[in-house]
Amino acid sequence: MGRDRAGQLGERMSEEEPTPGSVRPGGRTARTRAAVLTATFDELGEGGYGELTMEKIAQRSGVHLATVYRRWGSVERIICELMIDKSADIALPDTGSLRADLHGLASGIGAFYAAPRNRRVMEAVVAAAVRQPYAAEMLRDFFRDRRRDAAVLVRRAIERGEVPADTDTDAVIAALGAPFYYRLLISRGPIDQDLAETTAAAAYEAARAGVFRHPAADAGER
Amino acid sequence: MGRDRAGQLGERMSEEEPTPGSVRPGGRTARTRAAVLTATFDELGEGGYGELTMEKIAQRSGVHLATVYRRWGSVERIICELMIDKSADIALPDTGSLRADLHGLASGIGAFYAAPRNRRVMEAVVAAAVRQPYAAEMLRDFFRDRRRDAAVLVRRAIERGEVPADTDTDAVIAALGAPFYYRLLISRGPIDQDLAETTAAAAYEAARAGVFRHPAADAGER
DNA sequence: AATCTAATGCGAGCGCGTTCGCGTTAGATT
DNA sequence: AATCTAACGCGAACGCGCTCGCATTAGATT
Repeated sequence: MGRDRAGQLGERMSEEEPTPGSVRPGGRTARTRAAVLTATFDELGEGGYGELTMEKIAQRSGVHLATVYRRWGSVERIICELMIDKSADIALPDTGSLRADLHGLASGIGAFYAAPRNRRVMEAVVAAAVRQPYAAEMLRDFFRDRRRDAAVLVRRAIERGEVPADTDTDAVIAALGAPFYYRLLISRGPIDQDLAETTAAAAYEAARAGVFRHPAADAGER
Repeated sequence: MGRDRAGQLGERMSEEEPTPGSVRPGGRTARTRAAVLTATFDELGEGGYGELTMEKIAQRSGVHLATVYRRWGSVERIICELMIDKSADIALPDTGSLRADLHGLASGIGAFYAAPRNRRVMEAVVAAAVRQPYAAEMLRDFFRDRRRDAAVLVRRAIERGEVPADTDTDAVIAALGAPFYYRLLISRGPIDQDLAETTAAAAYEAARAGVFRHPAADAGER
């Protein structure tokens, strides 16, 4: 439970000693990184976050335990890095209609989380975010960026006149994503095509009805 | 990480030794229970789940560390018990219209999670569920029961003809709850009245549009 | 090819969370 | 009121996660 490391180590605060692996990112460093991430992904697929240990990761990857600790410091950091690696798989559709776009995006999310390993990774990241502030910040920023990317679907729909001009694009995307994480973390049921279709349709109908219009607030959206 | 305790302790498997506190639930036992739960709630309010320790709970409550371990075994178990205690505060409205009912319920949920302590408790339970199977089961069953209770709102709306007769009542309630947990766990922003209103309106419009109708499936809803 | 040093391998050691055995207390029963 | 025992208080000890200092390796530089 990393409490005030800087206070104990002394030189960290003055010289800002770089993390091992950041000066020479290529060659052996890249290999160990790949080995550790792969091992973590496989380990998560078998046992889940509760069973995951730094020692198991070290053993499966063939990388020494001390090295894993030096480069990442905790399982949570490894998992965060793993999520960023894996999450590039969900594509943004561009069909010409908001209904189809939302369906496509929801299908993509649904297909992603249909894989138990991806599910476990996201579960682990959320759990890590609850325990460690830096993981929470990472998770929040990551999803903020992804929603920002996906907001283009709604912006195009606004231009087409499908939804009101003052629709909160971020709110629509958040409404599209929310049910997946509810299923993933709360009701803990299967994530299937049914959920994707229902979710997409619900977000679409609500957006068309003008539910997500800005509440006449300030321009704090940037 | 409770791995096969029964195998190590021997007598646990044959005689099924009861948990301390279950034979004489009154008197001193009830006091220590209250002290531990209150201490955990206060500790969560200050530091969050990451800072929470059995020893801190023991110290703040005045109950000995060994006693806390004997009765609960882990912080996760304490937190689960705490959630069940605290969650009885959200009431189910009955106004005569689905729109107002959903607004009322959403406001209740929103007000509940506007309190940082309640937020922390739910965060902790979700994180615990990721790590320990029994917590996951507890969380899932708890929300299943709560959704079942809340489903009466939708059932009344069906009787009034506000939504299609084959509307999946559980899906409507899940859609109403999901955005709160997305905000709570993923985007990690404030849970305010805006969110409650938007969420209620979105669920209402989608339900009215027939988004949540059963997909002509079996009667597996029980 | 020789040199330099970042990154890793290695094992010892510390600290903290957790458990266990025994004595004590308090609430229930007669 | 006397007795019984569930539940609690107490401290020692175990085990595991984590860190640290030094030796070794490999990739980059000249």
